Amino acid sequence: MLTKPRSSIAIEPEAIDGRGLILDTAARLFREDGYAATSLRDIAAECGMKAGSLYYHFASKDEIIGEVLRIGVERVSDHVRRAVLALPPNADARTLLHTAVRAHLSALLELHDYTSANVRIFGQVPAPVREAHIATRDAYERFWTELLKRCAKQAGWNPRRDLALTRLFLINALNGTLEWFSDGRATVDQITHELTELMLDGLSPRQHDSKAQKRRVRI
Amino acid sequence: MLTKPRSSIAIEPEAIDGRGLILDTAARLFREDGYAATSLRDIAAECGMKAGSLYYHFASKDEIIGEVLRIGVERVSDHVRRAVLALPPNADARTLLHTAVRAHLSALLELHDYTSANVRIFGQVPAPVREAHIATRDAYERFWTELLKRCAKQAGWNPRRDLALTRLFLINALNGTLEWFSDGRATVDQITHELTELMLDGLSPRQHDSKAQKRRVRI
DNA sequence: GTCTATAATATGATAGAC
DNA sequence: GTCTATCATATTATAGAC
Repeated sequence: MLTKPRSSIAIEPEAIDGRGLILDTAARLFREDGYAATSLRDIAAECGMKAGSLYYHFASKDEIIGEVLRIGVERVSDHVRRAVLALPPNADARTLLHTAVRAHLSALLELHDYTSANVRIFGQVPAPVREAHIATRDAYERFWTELLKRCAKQAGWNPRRDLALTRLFLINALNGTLEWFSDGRATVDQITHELTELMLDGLSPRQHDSKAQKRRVRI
Repeated sequence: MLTKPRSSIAIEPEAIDGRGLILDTAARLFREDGYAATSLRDIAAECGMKAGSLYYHFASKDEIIGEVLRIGVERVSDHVRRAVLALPPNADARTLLHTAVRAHLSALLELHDYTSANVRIFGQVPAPVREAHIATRDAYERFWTELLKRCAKQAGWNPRRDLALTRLFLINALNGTLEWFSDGRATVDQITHELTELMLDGLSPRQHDSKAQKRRVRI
């Protein structure tokens, strides 16, 4: 048996046993190559196994992919919730949003193959698998709904904005980074800063914003 | 030979001949089922043909998918450019952005199976096909880069914003609508309005914006 | 827990008749 | 331009030895 294959973007902490190794490997390959292009033989080979051996641990390919999808949401959800909970209870909306955006991007782009696999292959998996997974995704999206509500209340956000559509735009912008992040266009911190500022302040010039004016002169 | 199968979301204008019928059908099936789940037998059957007959018109599945991708960008690009060109030369930034967003969403969600197929399957096709198509996508993205520059100049947009990242966030938010639009959450006009306003004004309360204050009281 | 061997099926592609 | 028939290959999944 080979040692655990290193993730190309981060080290997954567990995966000592067969089942964990298979899942780690599947997540990495699904992220890299997509769902259909990753066969059970590919996964087994990377684990130093033969394809038939996978069926001792899982009943089907769909069971493997279902687990990868579930863990992907679990990882990013835990990471973002923990980051937000670590803030002081009276944190302002800008800090809350910045922290959540930073944590989501970090899980997606730096930490977890499971999360990037989820985003990458969600639209490719067989409909029954996708439908069974939707409830898990919904739970994480509800966290964002509550976060945006908290921010809107704390900072008195423009009540004309539709927070449900805003959440969809934001999550699509966040997950979309997976498609172009590797081009080296920006760091996670730069993306976090730019997206947070854009969401909060928009593109229009800020009226009577003397602070922004002063900052600009200094650069 | 069957008559042209109706698109489920719109009528594609051409497709009288065999080649056009095959492409129309392929675009629709790719959009509905994804790349790997759509076999040449499926496409042929929907055209009232047998799989072998496709090879009179195309050399391979990759050639079909390459054409579908190309036409998808061509359609949305033509539609958006035409809409923007129809505006008066001195149109303000809000009108420019609103018009381009509206046209892109309309092509993606209402008009063209080719465009929605492109967005849906781009991440699924074999790497050589994807790489050969990138230049076509880049050309359309350059249009958006120029549009945002024009807007920034016209309206004096906040110079602290990074327009390259802004374009990526915006296009990801636009294309991401494909995943949830059918849930009936909002109309194309509502999505257009909300995304445009969010991009321009952001979530924060507008300082000294008496107009917004007055509107709010009225609701 | 992993192996070998294989069943059952589906796919992209080709050859040649009509 | 479309058909039938078929090749070569790949896939998920199972059965039984070790």
